Amino acid sequence: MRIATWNVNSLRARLARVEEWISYAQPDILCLQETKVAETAFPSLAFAALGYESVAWGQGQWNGVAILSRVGVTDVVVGFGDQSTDRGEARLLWATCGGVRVASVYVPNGRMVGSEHFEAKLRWLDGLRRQLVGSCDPASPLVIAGDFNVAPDDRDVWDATKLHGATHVSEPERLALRELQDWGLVDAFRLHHEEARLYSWWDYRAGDFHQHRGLRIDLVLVTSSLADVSSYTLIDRFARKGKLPSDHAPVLVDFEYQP
DNA sequence: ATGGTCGCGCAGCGA
Repeated sequence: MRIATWNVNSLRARLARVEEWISYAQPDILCLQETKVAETAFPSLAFAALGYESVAWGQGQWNGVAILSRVGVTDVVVGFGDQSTDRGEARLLWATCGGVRVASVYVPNGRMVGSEHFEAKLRWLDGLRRQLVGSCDPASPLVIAGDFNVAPDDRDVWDATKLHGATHVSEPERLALRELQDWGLVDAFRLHHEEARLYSWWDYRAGDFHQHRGLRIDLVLVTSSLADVSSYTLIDRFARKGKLPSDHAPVLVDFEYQP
């Protein structure tokens, strides 16, 4: 089973590239973020033509998450699953695909460390942790994939000195990520790559991509039953090249797991 | 040379 995640920075602007990527990467499950499209305008037919069912949550314009699957989609939960009429920003979507509980996440950016947006980011991560504690089993196959907007450690940062204490690398958000992982999640990419300077996001400006100035903030976190059968992982930098790319590259992980 | 680009949607904000 191949599970992938990609912050596409507008699905409407990126649809052709996403279709192309699916066709050659052949993920079984693909989590998308920053789709910036409402459910009513979600291009389900385009993905159905490639053999994928899809579920989406979006308000248009900003945020937006989706899960595509060619191994089934059931038990969809939108957001934190509470009963409030205002479901909040479209940043979290759950589904069960081929026996794996899957979450597509778009963690709030946080803007400036110490700002109200940053505090909201920490609360959001804690809300996700509490949802895991309350309604998920760490012994079951589960994956949380998406744009976490946190670089787990300094290997994931192009210049840790320059960015020290800044958003994406500050200790409070790294701690929030570790507390999430302490529930029973492993960073699948790190099972196969210990080395530094492997990134998933590069700022559009200043030629950052070509200068290798990036961050690894797109993560695939998995429970031990999946980690134990994880065989391969790749950040597809090829998909960040060329005309009008997303500013994120897709990340994929393979598992010796039969749906 | 201390900025630099996108996407949204039509000014300027967010990332």
